[in-house]
Amino acid sequence: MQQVSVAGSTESPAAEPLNAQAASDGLADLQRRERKKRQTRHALLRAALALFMDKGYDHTAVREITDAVDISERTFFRYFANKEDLVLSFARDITSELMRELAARPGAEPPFTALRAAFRAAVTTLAAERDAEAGESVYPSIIRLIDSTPALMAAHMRYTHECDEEIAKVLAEREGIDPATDRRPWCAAAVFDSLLHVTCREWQEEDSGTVEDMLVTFDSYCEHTAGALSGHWT
Amino acid sequence: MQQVSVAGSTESPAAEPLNAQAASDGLADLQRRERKKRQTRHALLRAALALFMDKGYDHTAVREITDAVDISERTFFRYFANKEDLVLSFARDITSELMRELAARPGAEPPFTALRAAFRAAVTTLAAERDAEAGESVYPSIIRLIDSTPALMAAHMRYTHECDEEIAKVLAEREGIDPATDRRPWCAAAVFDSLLHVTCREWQEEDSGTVEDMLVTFDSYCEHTAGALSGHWT
DNA sequence: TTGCCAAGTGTCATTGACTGCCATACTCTG
DNA sequence: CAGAGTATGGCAGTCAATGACACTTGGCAA
Repeated sequence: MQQVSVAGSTESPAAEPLNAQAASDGLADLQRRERKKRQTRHALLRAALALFMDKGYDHTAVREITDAVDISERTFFRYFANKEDLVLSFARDITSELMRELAARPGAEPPFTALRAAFRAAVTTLAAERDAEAGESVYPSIIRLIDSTPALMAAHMRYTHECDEEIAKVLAEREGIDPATDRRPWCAAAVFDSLLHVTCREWQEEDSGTVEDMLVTFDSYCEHTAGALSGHWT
Repeated sequence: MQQVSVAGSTESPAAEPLNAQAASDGLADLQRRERKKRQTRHALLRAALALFMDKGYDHTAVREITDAVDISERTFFRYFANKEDLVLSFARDITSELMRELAARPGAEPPFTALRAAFRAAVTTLAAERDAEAGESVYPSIIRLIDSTPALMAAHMRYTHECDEEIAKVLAEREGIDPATDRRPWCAAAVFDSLLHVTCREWQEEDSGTVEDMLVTFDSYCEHTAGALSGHWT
């Protein structure tokens, strides 16, 4: 994810692992300017999320978010390319975690298996990550928010589709083939995120599901796919 | 596609096949009001497409489209829910053709095979359909337009995802299973349109491809999918 | 400490996509 | 032709997004 988006993606812990004392909040070792930027960004994310959950994405004006954080509307768009981008930043976090996990999977694992395992690991990691104030991971509610908001759904699907390129590249590399001529890595990536989307749809519809439920559902979709593509079903 | 969108989908020829003399333009048997609406709608589609192809979707204002047709901007939004919706109306045409063809596939055909065949038939039919003025089918350029415009790409992906529901329903019915409990029809539908999207991406990138090329590419993706999901590739 | 440069922010004006409201014009039906 | 119903236009207003420019602040070096 060598994203160079306007706002930059949420800095991963791995990005600057050198400084000692990168403890609890992880801000102590930064320059004031950088610290303030992180604070502002974080405040925006937090305020936006609260408002979105409360009144819905569509019925929340950017103005309301910036008022809550007391910055100008103009500044919002210096942190996020647009309103959707704020929400998608969480999806980017998931993706980068996914790619990290994928890189860590043993080479002996078949590609699609590795992808599934990496996904499970990434989701588990992020869902376990306690949020400072909320005390709970925000990711489950983010997923619900996206899947229940048409505009975000569209943006998210396009985003995952863009990610296919990198996933295909990594899978191809794992298997020692050329993604420019071999279509299999693209198939795997495409199927992966289409199954992801049906999973989310189903998971989000019954609002009682835990993250583990989602993973189970996802696995079920994966297991059923081969059978769904060949022959009759009865 | 029981769409009841603001503008209604482009009426299919089959929609009112009763009146005699539904000849050449197919408008003679309609009331004046209905005729005018069709004309306006058609003019909007035509003008919009021309502008989009010329200056790009993003750099074409709704105002320019309505000026070209000499109607008010307000009226545009009575024909189309929004700017994207105009382009998506073509996607809806493709979908309804797809569903028609799917319904016509013999029951002996396995579900995914039927879906692939229906897709081939639908695309072939629509691509062959000569356009009054252009003399050429507009669909290939529409697909390129969508795939090269992020906003349309997102909207289109969401749209096809919505269509999965109906596809899954039809496939389930074919096989005599319940789509509410069986995930296979959803797998098939989801994989179908994810492969469709990778196909379009590849096809659109080399701008020389014919529609037949696209179908061949799509078939190739379908053939490679089973292998891409299990085991190693080398 | 001082002072400079760059980065971050605010203000303002503007564009473009939509939406609601109401007045007007047209079409259809009896 | 009259009245009901429908299509359209005009207008005001909201909201997202962007460019231009001025101002403030943090980092750094003399």
